[in-house]
Amino acid sequence: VPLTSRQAEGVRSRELLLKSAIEYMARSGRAVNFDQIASAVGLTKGALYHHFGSVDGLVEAVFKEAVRLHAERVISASEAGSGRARLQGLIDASAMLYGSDTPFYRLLLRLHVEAGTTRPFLAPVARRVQRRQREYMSQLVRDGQEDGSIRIDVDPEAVGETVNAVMQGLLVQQIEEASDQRQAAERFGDLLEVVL
Amino acid sequence: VPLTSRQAEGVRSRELLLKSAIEYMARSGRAVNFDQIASAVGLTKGALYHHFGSVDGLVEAVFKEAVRLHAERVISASEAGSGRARLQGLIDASAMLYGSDTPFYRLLLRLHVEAGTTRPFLAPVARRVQRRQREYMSQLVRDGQEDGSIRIDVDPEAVGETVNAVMQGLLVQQIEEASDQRQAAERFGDLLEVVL
Amino acid sequence: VPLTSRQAEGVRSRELLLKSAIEYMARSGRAVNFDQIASAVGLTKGALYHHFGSVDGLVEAVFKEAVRLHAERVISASEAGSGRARLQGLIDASAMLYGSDTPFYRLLLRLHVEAGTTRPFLAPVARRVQRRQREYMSQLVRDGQEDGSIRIDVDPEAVGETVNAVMQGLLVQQIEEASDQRQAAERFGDLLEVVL
Amino acid sequence: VPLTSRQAEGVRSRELLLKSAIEYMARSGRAVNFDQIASAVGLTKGALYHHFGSVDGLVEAVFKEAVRLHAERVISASEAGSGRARLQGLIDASAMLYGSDTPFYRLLLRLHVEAGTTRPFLAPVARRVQRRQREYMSQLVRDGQEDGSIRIDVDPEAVGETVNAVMQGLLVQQIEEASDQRQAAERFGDLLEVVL
DNA sequence: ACGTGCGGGACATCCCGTTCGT
DNA sequence: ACGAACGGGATGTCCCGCACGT
Repeated sequence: VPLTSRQAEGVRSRELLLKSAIEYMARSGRAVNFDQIASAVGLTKGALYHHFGSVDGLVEAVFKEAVRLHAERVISASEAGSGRARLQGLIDASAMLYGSDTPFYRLLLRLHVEAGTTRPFLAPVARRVQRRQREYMSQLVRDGQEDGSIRIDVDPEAVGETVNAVMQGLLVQQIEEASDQRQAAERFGDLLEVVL
Repeated sequence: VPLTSRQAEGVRSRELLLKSAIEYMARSGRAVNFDQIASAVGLTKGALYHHFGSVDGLVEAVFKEAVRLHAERVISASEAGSGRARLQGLIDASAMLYGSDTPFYRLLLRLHVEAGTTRPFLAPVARRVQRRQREYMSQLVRDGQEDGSIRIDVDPEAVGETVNAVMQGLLVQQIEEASDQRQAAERFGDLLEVVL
Repeated sequence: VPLTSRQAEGVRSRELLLKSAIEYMARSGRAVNFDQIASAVGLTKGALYHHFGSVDGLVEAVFKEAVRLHAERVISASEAGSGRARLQGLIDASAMLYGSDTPFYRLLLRLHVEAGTTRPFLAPVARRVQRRQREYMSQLVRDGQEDGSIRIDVDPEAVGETVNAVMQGLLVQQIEEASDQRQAAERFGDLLEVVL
Repeated sequence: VPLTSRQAEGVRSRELLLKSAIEYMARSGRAVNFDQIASAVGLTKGALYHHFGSVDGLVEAVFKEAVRLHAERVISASEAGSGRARLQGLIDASAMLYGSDTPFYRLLLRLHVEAGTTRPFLAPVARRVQRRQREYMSQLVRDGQEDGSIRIDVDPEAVGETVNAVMQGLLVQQIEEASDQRQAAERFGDLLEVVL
């Protein structure tokens, strides 16, 4: 369906606002400030309310977009090779991402945590995401078992859950230096070798 | 050091306020409300301001106290037996604690996360705590290696870090049912058996 | 520039608020009270915050407006006649104004003093104002020298500075009765006659 | 009358507190902060309330002490020589003092102004001080007329008032550089030469 | 003579959401 | 689709003064 120029403007504005909101929240650590988020892209609060309805609406959109961005990155890092290689690739990629784009990942972690405390309306989204992540990892293990790169007798669910938990746990420890984080990820990779 | 009766009152009040603050923050998920925290123990915000100076001062005191409480519980759960038994005991106890006293542990997690975002003044405390936790777990592994309950060829640091990360990661995932959380911990325990 | 009806309202509100703030500060001697200032003209502190941003913003606007009002009055009192007559007119007018609209002039003085103590952000404005006043008076002397009403051998800067200083000094002594102030101004006028 | 050691301590404490209060008020420009003033000399609020009863009591004591200090300095600067020399000495000394110990003099000015606005209870003191200053200057003129150093036909009251006003006016103007302030005082001195 | 705990009023500030324009 | 004015609740902070001890 073709859009009128008016509508196209609207879509563009929405994108700008969403991006601005992610940057603001990642940088400031603060809650949300409609005025600042909007003025950063030359718009005003009115536009934010028009597109997202409320603070909660904006935060939810931010959450979904952030999750989407992260999934995109991680999946592309675990596309090639055997199941085992893909699992290792995912772990390495995660450690790198956490270190490189830290404010973004702090935001992602924050939103997950807030889903269980301050912003209950995010809970369903958060739960779905966590489940999907665990399942994705378990699937990698199963793929590895099928192509013979991973031992048959390990429990895919157990490994999937553990890998996911470790990834999240490393994020929590984001206070440390990026190099320490990477080292921890490597140690965990070595440990996993023994099991797989 | 002997205290005047006046000073003793003060110490008592401080304890009450701190406890009240922990309960409030754990329950509400909100930041802090001086009026409510104080009136819950029959005092006023004047007293809070007197003892903690500011919101930041109170939050830091809360953080330290929460960390202390958690450490107390966890250590008492890993006192008896071989190094291996103590490590397993710690994992079991953590899973139980996370499931049983959830609001408290959500608070603890929240403060760790906020140390990297909203409340930078908590960062030094958080770093110290994380390091101590990892070292404690590594020490358990080393103890196990000495008493023969854990294989010599595993890396104590790697295991310590992983166990710590998994524990925190489970918390982030906010797996809804406590039973599921316990199951995840068990699966991880089984996995660890292979390594140790 | 054409204004929307909405914007016109805003300009009107800003003026009302500024006027209300001047009256409040002049009368009360107190700092500022957003609630009272706003409600006096049927608005709320939200509007004040919208138009002036903060207390400092409001105070600065008040200062500038007060200075403008005073300049307007004084200049109109020294428009006609020879340079000498205009200088005398200015002195007489000042003494009268200080006595008649006392609360307003106490406010003006207060703001000048606070510019050097409590409110450093007013300092640049205050300095500019003082310089302009001194220059204006010096110019009157020079005008008088050109039209022959004032002796050539007096230093315009010296006279300008002195007249300005005396005017301010009289204001500081605002504790005295208005009649005493007027008498002091007259005495100074007589003294000046000798010099000019 | 001999003092017990207990009483002597009290006197000493009072002096320390008063000095601390002057320094605090001069430096901070803020109103008064009992806690900080007291702790700066190793005492607490209790001592301040004991010695001065209230904020107003302390401020009044500060005002009187500041006035006393200033008078001491100024009088010692106008002790020697003819009446005319003493008057000139006083003007020079004032200009120097205003430039050298500015925070102190800003405080003195502030208190004079507040006597007419925020702190009416200072008004009687302020009025007495102003009168005494004018009379002191007029007396210098009369002394000069008696010893022949000043012309008979000038009005002592007019000159006294003017000199006093100019001194205070210079302070209000907060001319930034001390050198400029001194220059202004010199110009005024030259102007006065013509009259005297 | 002085320390100390604490109550409590006052107030700026923040910021969300609505309304009315255009 | 968006801009601008504005209302209004919530809350941290400041800081004075009292009451009680020693």
